[in-house]
Amino acid sequence: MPEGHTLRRLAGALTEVFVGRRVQVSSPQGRFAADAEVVDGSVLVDADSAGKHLFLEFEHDHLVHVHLGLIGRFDITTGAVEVPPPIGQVRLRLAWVGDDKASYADLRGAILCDLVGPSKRDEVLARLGPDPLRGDADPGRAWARISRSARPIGDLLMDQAVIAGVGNVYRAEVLFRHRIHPLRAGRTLRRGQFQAMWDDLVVLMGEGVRTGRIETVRPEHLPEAMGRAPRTDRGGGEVYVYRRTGQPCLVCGSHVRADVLVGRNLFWCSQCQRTFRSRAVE
DNA sequence: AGCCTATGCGAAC
DNA sequence: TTCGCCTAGGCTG
Repeated sequence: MPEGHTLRRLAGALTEVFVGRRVQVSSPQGRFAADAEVVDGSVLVDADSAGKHLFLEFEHDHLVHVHLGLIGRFDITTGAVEVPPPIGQVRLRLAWVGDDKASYADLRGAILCDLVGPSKRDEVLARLGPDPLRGDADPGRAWARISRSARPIGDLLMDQAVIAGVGNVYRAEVLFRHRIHPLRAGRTLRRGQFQAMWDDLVVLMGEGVRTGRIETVRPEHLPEAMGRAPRTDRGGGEVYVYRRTGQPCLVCGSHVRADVLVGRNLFWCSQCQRTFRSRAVE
């Protein structure tokens, strides 16, 4: 679940439910108990995301810095009759009880849940690259890094200091959609290729925020258009290459390939994504 | 019921 | 470089 769109969506939902309200903050699991006590009963001023980071800002400059990591979840329930006993290891619980309904949000399995001050948020924001989900993002900062780097573009896209919020699914899919080989050095890309990928990420991730799913397949390649069975696994949307190792490419039919790059699974179509030397060719 | 894997990254070794 | 997080979905049996 957690790429940038998940955190952005979460920030929006938490804003809707809790911002402007005096919130009960607890840590049923206990690991955040001392810090939860500091902000318990204070007003949530803002909930916002940057890349894959989430900041809950309470009054008096108390911020809760959350990062879901790989297995973290932050589940929000609204319109409950009452706030139920926690299930599993709930590191952080936000709760608000109105006259006739209760809302609560449970954080589990997060890699990070810290009580911090504004300077910590500044520090995190400073080390993140531009986030395609933020209207004020400057893609030129990402291009400055990519255009000078010998590292593979597949590695650079996952580097949060280059572009914030892109994870393994969006990486694989945006490279496929632009027919760029993941191992191609960043500095061999043309500016237009980068800009097209960036613009695409803005759209794809924006859709991810709205739908809560990663859908990257163009209409002409959807199951209905091609007469294949829709995917029911993965719990996600239709994708071209992510976790489709060995299956036929939706465009050319050759087998989707997989390898490990910088410790992460990498998926691509070696037929569609062959553009290793376009700079030499142009 | 049990096993495996994962859209990530900070900390420990 | 490896481990922890300790979740949840999918698959195996």
